[in-house]
Amino acid sequence: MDKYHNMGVNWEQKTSLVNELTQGRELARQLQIHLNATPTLNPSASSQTALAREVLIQKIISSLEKALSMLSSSSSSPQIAVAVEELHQQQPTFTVAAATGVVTIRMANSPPSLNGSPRSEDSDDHKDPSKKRKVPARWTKQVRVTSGMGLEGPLDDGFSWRKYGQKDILGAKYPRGYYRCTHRNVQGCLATKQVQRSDEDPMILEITYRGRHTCTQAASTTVTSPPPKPMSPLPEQKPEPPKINHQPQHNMLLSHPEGLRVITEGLDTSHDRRDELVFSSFNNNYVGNFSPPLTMPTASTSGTNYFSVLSQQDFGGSQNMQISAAAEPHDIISAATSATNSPTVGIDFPFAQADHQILYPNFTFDDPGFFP
DNA sequence: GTTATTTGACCGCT
DNA sequence: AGCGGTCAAATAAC
Repeated sequence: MDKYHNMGVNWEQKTSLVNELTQGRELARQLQIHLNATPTLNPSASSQTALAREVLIQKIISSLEKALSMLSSSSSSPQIAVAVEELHQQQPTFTVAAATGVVTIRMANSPPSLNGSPRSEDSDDHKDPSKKRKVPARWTKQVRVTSGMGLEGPLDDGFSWRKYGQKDILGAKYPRGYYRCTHRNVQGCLATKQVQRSDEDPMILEITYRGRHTCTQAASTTVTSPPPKPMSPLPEQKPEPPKINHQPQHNMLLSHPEGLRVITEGLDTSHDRRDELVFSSFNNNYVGNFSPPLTMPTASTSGTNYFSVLSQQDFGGSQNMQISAAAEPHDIISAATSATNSPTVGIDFPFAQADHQILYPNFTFDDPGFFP
């Protein structure tokens, strides 16, 4: 309980939050039922359900918006603000996530040890709270990729990255790749990310982002131009032969992507507060419109590069988006999305708009992919 | 030619 | 001293 204390959220607020989230969850469930009940029936029925879905979606969004706004306003603490901000950045990612499966966002200071990754990346934990360092916000997401896809499916997160290093990490089976925004020099964008394959499940890439992009993503050819060969061929790794030869044409979706999770880590000391947002997806019908040639970290350096991740494209309409929110002790919100109509990477995630409007009025959607 | 990646060296922090 | 992170020269790709 004192954790909320630290969050700057009092009990009353928490209750309201829980209520909102719970409501959202319920609505999401209803929506889920809707979705499951109507596979692809006759047109007349579908139009009706579509309407019903729309309503549910609106309610869900509204509910989540409230919850978020409560969070943002109640939290005088910068950590929350930052965390929420990071969530915003994730938005575009959510879309991608929808394709894969699950996105988990966690704001916490706890190291992502999920993969069995032994070391904590940041020892903020036991650090002296008084001297908090101004570390750029950092969040991690785990992306599950399937080998079936394109070989190198660079994971396109909407930004163009340039690799500047690779390191073998103690205790980790695979090396960690370091990437920075390509426009660092030109625009001074300090965003960076680290990509590391999970020891246990090589299909999972743990991507840690740091700092936010200040660049105009315009440069990101990845996002804007879907042309066949912009520039991201994959640097074939030399050593390891890709286990999958049969390259599935594009970065098509993984057949059953299991999940992708984003974990945002608040930077602050102690307390194992972690709020998770889990977006689970269903089977989205991918409408294939892909676009992006991804620029992923071919996690290759390590040796294999047979990963590919889905790109962000959209699926059917914004109709099937499902969100369920659960206010658990940890505040877990699970939602599935598959929305969006925009072919381009843009921000499709419903929350995106809401959030930005609430918290970042001046945030511009100009950038196609604010984030992976 | 330019631009990106590779990789060992270097640096700062613990 | 060991480690993670970054730099930068060499190399590769375009």
